[in-house]
Amino acid sequence: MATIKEVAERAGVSVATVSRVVNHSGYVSNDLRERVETMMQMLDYKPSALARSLRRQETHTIGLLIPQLNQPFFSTLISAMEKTLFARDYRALICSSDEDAAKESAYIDILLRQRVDGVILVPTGHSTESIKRLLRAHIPTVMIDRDMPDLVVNRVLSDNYAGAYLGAQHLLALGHRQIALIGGPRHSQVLQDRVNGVQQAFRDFGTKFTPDLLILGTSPEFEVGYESALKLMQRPQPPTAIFALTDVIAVGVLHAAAELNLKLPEALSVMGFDDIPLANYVIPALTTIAQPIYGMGQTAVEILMRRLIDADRPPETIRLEDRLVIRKSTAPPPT
Amino acid sequence: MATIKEVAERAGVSVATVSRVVNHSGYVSNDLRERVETMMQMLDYKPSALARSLRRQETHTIGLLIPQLNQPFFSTLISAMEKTLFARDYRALICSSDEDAAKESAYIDILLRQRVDGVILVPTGHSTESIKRLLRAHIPTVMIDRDMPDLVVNRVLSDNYAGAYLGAQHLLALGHRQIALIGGPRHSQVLQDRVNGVQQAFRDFGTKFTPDLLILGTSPEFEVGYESALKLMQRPQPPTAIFALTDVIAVGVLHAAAELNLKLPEALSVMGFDDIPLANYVIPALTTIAQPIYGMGQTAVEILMRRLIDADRPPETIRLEDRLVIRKSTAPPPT
DNA sequence: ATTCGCGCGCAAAACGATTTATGCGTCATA
DNA sequence: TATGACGCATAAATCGTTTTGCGCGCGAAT
Repeated sequence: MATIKEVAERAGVSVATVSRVVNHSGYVSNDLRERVETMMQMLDYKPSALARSLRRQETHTIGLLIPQLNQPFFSTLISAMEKTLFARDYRALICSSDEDAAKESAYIDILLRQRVDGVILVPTGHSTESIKRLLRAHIPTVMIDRDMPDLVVNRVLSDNYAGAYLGAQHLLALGHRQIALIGGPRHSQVLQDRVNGVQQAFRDFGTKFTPDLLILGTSPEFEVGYESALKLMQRPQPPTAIFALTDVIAVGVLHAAAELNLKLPEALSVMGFDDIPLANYVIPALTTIAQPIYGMGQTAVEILMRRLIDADRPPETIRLEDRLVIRKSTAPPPT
Repeated sequence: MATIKEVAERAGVSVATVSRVVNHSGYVSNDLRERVETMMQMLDYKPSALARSLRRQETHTIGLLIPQLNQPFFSTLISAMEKTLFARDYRALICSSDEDAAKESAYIDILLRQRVDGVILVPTGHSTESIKRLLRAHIPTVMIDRDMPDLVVNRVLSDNYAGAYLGAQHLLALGHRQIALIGGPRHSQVLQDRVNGVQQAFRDFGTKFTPDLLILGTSPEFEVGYESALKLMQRPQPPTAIFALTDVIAVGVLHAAAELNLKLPEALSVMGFDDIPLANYVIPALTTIAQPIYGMGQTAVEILMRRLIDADRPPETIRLEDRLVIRKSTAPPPT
């Protein structure tokens, strides 16, 4: 690949002049500019981002550190961030921690070495240690979706507590009292907030939430939903509604219900959480708590960009609102 | 961030020695090694990948250029490639072309400037021009999923023709003759291969495939499936089976069928293509043609790695087999 | 006729690593 | 006592840019 030096030599100018042309900076006569530009074309010259980054001390690259890449919630988030970054002329280095603290830590080291300009991450939540390394190195960082309360850092969160409250309220208002909760292997704090929101709604309705209605699984989310729902519905006193704490879990629940020949939503109400694109297309269409996934990704990038421009900007926390989206999977309980 | 020079000065050695310690290359006495290592710890020294890449003329970074990031097929593919790359100590720069030739071209330029060691891409298929730029620059490249026949390049494909043949054969063997095909906005060549496979199966069964049973949509896949199925089933002679050319489309079809109160699979058989994780959890569980998605990602990386080691390696094309996975969404036609 | 300012271009010093060539003791061998 | 050989460490060149400081020539002002 041609270098700036070759271009300069063959155009009969100095490398500095070529650099000026490339960056549209400083003065350069039309005559020389043209000579340089045609020579760049001829040689297929592409400036080395490496050399430029080394010199400028900035890479225009952001690290995206995400627990899983093939989950609808995360892939939508990634898609949103990529689009926003591209529009701002930044690139994305993609890193999957696989919910594993060691891999997360390894990737943080890599990002440090790569001298990324910033990091957006959904922490595994297993440890703050590696994230602290990031902060000590003064890398602008935005945490998204999951919180780690004792860190001083930018955050973009959705209001899981309020969202779950909304969901539970909807079910309670429909008349349900036997409402089971199914949570997946995802980060415990998010889960906890949602459980808390549900419990508060129960309290506000003057009803008691019994712990035997809360099921937490460890297998992948589809399976958790499927297996838990199967067990739940075989109890002597099966619930009249299931609040799945993610949409993917809800899909598993729907599948179990179909297998048991339950007519939805009459025999069982199912509520999800997230509002992934699929939610509108399962059968029946899923009533769910919509997180503004795309907006979360966009906002995270924007906060990071602001921080990149103004290094002294104090960390901010943005908590986006969740909405109740009523579709076809919820109804009053059977009488 | 500390530099190698600072480490060298404070450890009282030359930068070359520090470099030796970092890379475990050449001779360095235990005494000095320890002095250097403790100093690296103290200063939180992380070697700059930028400087190293500039000097070594390799970045250990691969560009992943994909049409969409939030489609199950692609996100599974990305996940597979990330895992394989991480295991080999390579990083992934993620690029979404959004099925747009201009963005694809822009990203290829970026990857060239970033001096990535290689590129794995699913071409939009709108133009070969930008990909040719990649090849002219001698960047090791692997094309995946979609073919562009006139390029001399590594490929990892699945046998869409044979897969579609298998699917049609299954439906025909069940007794279906009115089999509709629904194709989405995805790349035309893949689509065409699948259509051809189906037509061949029809011929081999001595049946005629009529073009009015082929529907091609442009909206997102869920919608294409939903809307096309709705129209299809309102015809005077509705099909007894629908072969959706991707699983996501099939989900849309299932949704439409449910809305029309069709009992599946008795009233209508539905077949998908891809075997995304979701396929097993829709209702009824989707009979589909399984592409080895994970294997395709893995294979693409492996081919690239071989090419990285041996620059003269001739391009190879690997065509992985598709399998028929029979679940619950297909049955003999109503009599 | 100086001097100043300005438009334009160049040389050279960074940036932070790797790697080659070289130097300097020390020990064994002729 | 030379003479290598060897072990260890260093200085300096290099990768491909950006950017600072400097210089040159020319027209205008004093």
